[in-house]
Amino acid sequence: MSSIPSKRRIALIDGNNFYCSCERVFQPKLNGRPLIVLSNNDGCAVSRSNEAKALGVKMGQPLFKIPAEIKHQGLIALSSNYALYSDLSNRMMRIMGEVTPRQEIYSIDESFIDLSHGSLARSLATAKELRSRIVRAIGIPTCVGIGATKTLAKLANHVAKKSIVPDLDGVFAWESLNEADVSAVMATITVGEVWGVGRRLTEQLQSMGICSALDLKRADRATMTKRFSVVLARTVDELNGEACLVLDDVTPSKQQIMTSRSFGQTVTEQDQLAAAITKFASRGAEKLRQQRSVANAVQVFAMTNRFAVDEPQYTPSILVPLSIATDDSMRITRAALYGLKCFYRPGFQYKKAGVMLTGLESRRDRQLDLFSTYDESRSNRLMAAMDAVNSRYGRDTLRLAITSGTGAAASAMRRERKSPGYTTQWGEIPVAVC
DNA sequence: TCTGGGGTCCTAGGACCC
DNA sequence: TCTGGGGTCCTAGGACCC
Repeated sequence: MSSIPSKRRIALIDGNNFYCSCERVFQPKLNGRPLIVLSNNDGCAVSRSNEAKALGVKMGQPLFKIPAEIKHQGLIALSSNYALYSDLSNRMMRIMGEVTPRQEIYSIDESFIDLSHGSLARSLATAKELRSRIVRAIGIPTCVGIGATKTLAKLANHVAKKSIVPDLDGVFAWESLNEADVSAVMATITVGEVWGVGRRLTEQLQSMGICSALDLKRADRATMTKRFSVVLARTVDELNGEACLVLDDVTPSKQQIMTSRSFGQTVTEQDQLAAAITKFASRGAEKLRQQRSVANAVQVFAMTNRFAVDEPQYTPSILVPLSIATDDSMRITRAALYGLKCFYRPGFQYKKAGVMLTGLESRRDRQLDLFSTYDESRSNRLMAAMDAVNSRYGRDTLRLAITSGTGAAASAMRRERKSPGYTTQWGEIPVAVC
């Protein structure tokens, strides 16, 4: 086992005002201007430039609710372009990953990376070098926060971003302060800025007199568990430098896949909903295949406009189990449309609908499970055939043979035995899963 | 008039089983 | 009046994140 450094040093790097910065890469004339990027249907502001924040535009604020005075001060609002953002994200992540083998891509614009190795000075230098490389190569400004745990790294990133400590140059590490200064800085940060503390928790914590990050760090763990949950207790631990959240450097596959949209205009007819749901279901199946999973159930939902409080509300949802786990668009779409048929009621103004694929499992697990349904002698023959393939071609071929089904694998093996020199193209065997 | 689209984890409560 | 004790699985709902 390699030696574990006594002090973990985890860095969180993220792009500043990411979507806005992406737009500026391609339209430099937007630099210095108050800019926002809008959600789907141009509904809400989902990213704001510093200038837009200074004008008072709030995160998630609906465009139509932004006061005219602000709009008249040159505010520029752009529709979102996710293809562009994810492309720039990929490039940024690649550069981040070059610094260390241990990288967890946490969201479209942020990564945790491990900088435990070496001195603090060296880690700081690495972080600064990374920032300038990203800005040179891609044009996206970033900030880096460094701490002993993920929660501390997040909080350090906040310090860097808001320049709470002077002369940071976009990089801040808790380690560079003594204990008294750490406390002093944490005392100035409101508790709601701590990762995992949202609006609700902030209210409740404040009513208990826990108002700053420092207060939460010093809070009693047992009380937090009892009054709230183990999640908040873990946050307390993390603030105290005790790691509860590991750095996940392999991206785990999704446990559920959602595809949904708000409609620009409300719809009433079943046909219109069916058209949308068909699209969501096949898009979901596509995402499913991308991560090589199969779904055991399809959840379909629709909802009326929750903001139109005077209109009748209806938010039906139904879970349709699939008889066998699948990634097949047709099966999934059929299940989704069946769900719609069950809950559809005329006379409502539907504003949004969606399809969620749940009960996901990896395709390979499922196919291994299928063996339990085979009879023994058949199963033995298959295993013998595959052992032979395995010893000859290695594990990858075994995987291919499994996905090819019993008959195909066995007969291919027979052909090989009969005519030496004949090599099966395993990857080309048609998939014959029941 | 106009109000995003994804995800995660935890908890509580009911059904069911032995 | 009072009615076991555990376990699992499922669902709904809440809170959080970006």
